[in-house]
Amino acid sequence: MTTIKDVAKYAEVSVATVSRVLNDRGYASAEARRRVLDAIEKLNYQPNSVARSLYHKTSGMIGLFMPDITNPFFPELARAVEDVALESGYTVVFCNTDEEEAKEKRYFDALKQKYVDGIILTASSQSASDYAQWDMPIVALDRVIGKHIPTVASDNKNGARQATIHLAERGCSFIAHLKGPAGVRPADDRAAGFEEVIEEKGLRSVVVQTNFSIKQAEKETMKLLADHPDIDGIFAASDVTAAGAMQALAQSGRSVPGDVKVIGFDGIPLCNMLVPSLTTVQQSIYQMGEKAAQLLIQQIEHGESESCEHIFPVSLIIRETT
Amino acid sequence: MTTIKDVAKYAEVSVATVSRVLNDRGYASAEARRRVLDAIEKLNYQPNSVARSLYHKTSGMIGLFMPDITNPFFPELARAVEDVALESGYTVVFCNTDEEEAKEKRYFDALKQKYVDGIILTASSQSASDYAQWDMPIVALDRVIGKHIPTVASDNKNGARQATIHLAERGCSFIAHLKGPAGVRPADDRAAGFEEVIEEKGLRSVVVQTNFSIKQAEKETMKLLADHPDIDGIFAASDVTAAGAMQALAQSGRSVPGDVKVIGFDGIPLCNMLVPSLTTVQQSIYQMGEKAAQLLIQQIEHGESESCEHIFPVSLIIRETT
DNA sequence: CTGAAAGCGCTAACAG
DNA sequence: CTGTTAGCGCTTTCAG
Repeated sequence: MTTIKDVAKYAEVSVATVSRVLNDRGYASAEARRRVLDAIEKLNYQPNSVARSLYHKTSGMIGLFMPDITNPFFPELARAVEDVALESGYTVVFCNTDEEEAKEKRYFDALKQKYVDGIILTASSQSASDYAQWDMPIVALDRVIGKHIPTVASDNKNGARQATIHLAERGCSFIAHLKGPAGVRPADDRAAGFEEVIEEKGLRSVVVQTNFSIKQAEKETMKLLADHPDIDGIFAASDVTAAGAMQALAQSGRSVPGDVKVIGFDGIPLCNMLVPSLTTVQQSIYQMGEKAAQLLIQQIEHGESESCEHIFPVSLIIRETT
Repeated sequence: MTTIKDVAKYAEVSVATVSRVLNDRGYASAEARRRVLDAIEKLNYQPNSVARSLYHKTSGMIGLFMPDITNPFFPELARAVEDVALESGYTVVFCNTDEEEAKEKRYFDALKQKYVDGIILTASSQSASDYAQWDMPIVALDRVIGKHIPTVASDNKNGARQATIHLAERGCSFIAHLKGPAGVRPADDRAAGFEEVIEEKGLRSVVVQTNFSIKQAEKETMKLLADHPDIDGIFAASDVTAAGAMQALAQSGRSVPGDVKVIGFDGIPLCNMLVPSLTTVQQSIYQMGEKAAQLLIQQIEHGESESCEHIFPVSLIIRETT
């Protein structure tokens, strides 16, 4: 490995001078600059960022915490974050937390010791207060975790309202909501929006809880259909959950949208692959990821921590299941 | 931030002693050890890994290069890598390369400057020779990139053979293959397996190239069906491609598996969400990711670079499309 | 304009 | 058993 010393020697200047031209800071005669640049070229020198980190206490890395990249909602988010990070010269460290605080904490400690510059957090809201003490630039993505932390999220409640209204307009009078995991903020907001509309319109309804996994959604739906054979609409808290519901519907011999209408939430590519294609509430996934990364980098570089909430609008995409 | 110096002062010993008990290396009296441990506890000290990196020239990080996490084949692979990395105390840096050598190179340089310990590479095979010069522990995942580099991959050719034979046994006599991108090794191997069986059995066939995107697969299939209306079987190079084909089939009013039978490749969760559910050649995705990470870490820690190929068997999963 | 030197936090000889 | 010290590679005062 060639170091700054080698370059200095080759260019016949001091390391200080090399450092100066390297960072374009301070003075350096044209002559010295030329020689240094030449040496760098000749020796194929690349500055060592670990040494830089040690001095500056920054690393050019950001942590990306998500529950599970295997959940089809997250890859696009991750991709967006990575794209803007790369563009700004950051590198992203990838952390699957499985919604476990222990894992989160463990990663956080590890990253902090590496001088990671900031973290994008898609976390469970439970430990909200803790994050404030993390003392590191953070932006919350998809889930709100406290008003003191900048947040990027969708207008989940309104999306749920739109979905429920849509089902009602399509003639559904007994609507089931497959709710997401308890304690996960978006799931709660969607459920709240659902309840609101149900109440406003005086419809019959039933809510069951799922965990966003397709298998469990299928199982729960089977049970639901057994208990309430006259359900004619299902609002699923995610597209994957909706897919599970559709399988149960098919198994129980019901037609979609004939017997039961189904609407999902998220707007992942899966919607278009299903037959019939899935009506859903579309989130601006990529844009949210971008925004979160931009906010974080801005916070890192300019220390702006205006703890704002960026709520992205959501749009109803009507397809065949309704 | 509390440093080793603070701990030393608090414990009334030298930094050397602190370092010794920290790393459990060299001698330290019980008394000294106790005092240091106590100080660490009291001061909530956490060693700074950047400083350690600078000395040891290692970072406890591994790079994960994949074309695009948004392709549903990759999240599970990424997850597996991350799981074993975490378990072994490594942290993974996440790099989407879009199959672009420029991006690969750029990431590689950035990571090298950070003393990244090794790289798991799902790369295009074009630049095979270059990687050897990267001078860093590497393992290739999913794609073979040279015999000097340890590799983890599926038995693509054999899988393709099984798929094609299966189609033939189901009575198909004119089979189309939706081939993956040119120059991507697994795509080529699958095409080769396909051709072999076609030849052996003397079947009619046609091959068209796609890029693993669903939209394009749909378009290509439409064209294909127009040119060859009597196709009765489709072997798609990936499950996503198969999904695209199924959409085209539906659009053109053909029934699956009645008019045309379809088989995919990969075994991603999507298969079970489609209606009819997709017959496919199942890869051991998670296991491959695990294996790759294990090999890499072993190579990093024990310098074993037996450039072996680990080829995972593949299994035919028969579902409704055939 | 330039170089010597201190130091970022930690490790590892090397003398005690 | 323990402390002193010299780096790891880079940046930044601070005297020239």
